[in-house]
Amino acid sequence: MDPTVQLELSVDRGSPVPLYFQLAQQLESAIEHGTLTPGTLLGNEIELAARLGLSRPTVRQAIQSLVDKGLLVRRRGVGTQVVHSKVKRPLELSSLYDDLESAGQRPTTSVLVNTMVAASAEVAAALGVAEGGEVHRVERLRSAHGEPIAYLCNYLPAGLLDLDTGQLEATGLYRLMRAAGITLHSARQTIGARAATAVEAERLREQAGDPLLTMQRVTFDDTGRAVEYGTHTYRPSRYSFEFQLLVRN
Amino acid sequence: MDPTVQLELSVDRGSPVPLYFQLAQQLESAIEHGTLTPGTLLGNEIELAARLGLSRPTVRQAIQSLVDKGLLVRRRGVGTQVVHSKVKRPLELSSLYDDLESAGQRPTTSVLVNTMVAASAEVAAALGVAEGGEVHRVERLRSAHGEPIAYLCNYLPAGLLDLDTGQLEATGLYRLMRAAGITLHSARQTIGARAATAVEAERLREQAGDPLLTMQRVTFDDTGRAVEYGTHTYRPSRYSFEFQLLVRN
DNA sequence: CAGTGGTCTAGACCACACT
DNA sequence: GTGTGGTCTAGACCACTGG
Repeated sequence: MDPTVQLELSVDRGSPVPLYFQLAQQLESAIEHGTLTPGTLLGNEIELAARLGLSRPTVRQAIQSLVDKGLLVRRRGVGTQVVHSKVKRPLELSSLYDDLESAGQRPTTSVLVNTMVAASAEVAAALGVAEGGEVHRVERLRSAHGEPIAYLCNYLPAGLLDLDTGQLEATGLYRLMRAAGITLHSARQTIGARAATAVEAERLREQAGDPLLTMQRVTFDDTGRAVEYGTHTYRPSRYSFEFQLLVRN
Repeated sequence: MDPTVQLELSVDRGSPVPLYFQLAQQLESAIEHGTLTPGTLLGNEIELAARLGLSRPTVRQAIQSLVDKGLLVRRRGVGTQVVHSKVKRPLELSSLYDDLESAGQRPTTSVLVNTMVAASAEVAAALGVAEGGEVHRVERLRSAHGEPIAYLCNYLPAGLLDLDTGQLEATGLYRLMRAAGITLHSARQTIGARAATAVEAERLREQAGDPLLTMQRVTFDDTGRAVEYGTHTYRPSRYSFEFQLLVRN
């Protein structure tokens, strides 16, 4: 029957948090905690607005934000209901460091190289800087439980950020960039595979010719500047890319 | 200086296409065609609304949809401007068939297996059906220019769809599902790598032990049912996953 | 300070799904 | 037909940015 459910909802008009956001948070946590079970109908927007003392557009804005997150589905003539399947990670710009940490793996990082170099043609093209101009070059080996997981080589435009080796070993590159006031906007990624060279194999304690998972990425900030270019190699036995994505209908 | 630009815009109130959508389309194509160059300020929403004879919320809805697509950036107190970097594919639920076709590769598909089988524990768990219950099993080899690119093995719940071998060879699985009225909603994907077994190597004209790119995926429709489970292997020399993604800020 | 986007209201009419 | 979400209007006040 998919019954519609009465839910305790309230908003605080004195709070600086937007009303639609307060409502969205309450609905989201109700879904998270199982108070709103999958398939439940949310009840019509008009009545919900009246119950909360809000206008309909405000209620719609709250609901829409959860639809965008994939937690709710709207059907005209039917109603709004909670999605059955559990959506966990709608695919963020994944940070290996954060991935490992949230998996309880306590990652460790050793910085192998942290210098300025002249940009090669490949790096210059990716970052949109002049070929031969100076860029940061950082090479890191990331491990967990004493086993190497990935070899990360990154290039950053000069003058964007202080790259302190100690900080690089204590956290991820993305956190440093955000902390420096850089607003990440989008990234272009390529994921592939290839056989390990002898040098790569030694770094990751594999054999030459063994399969490696590879990823190249260029990250842009909200002004459109390229702020990072990275070429990474992963041990496929220790890491794979896992994510949930939503279909644009 | 980032000048704001006068643009020819108009809406047709007789059209069944929503006004905000008409406006969004015109702005998007202006960005696409370079009429609106990166960094251009769009001009304030009030004036834009007045010029088009629309209300401000309608104009905002149009602009917001392009912000969500990553084409525009809004800054309070500043304005709305066109993003510098080119956002091409905001990462859809990628269909290998469509990917290859849009790359001008004219993919061909040969269906190797198309039968009903009893669900293994793995398949049953992925699709949420009873272990041992009947499910479709489809195995396909996809090629371009006479070279194999990927080996695709998919499982689908019984009774969801007619799986005609001829149609499977003429188009992609996702198109068939959409055509059958299934609304795709989300998918959970895992991308990894491993060495090819002898059997896999022969299918893809590689050598045993060569690296393969692998992908497993479970796709859900908007009611939360799992509608497809696939395990795919790709020749890394012929295919890699490439996509652009947006940061949720 | 002036200008921008961010939020919010209280209505209205329409298109579609179900019975 | 009835009820739902989809779209739209014409205002309003606030918060933040910049000069």
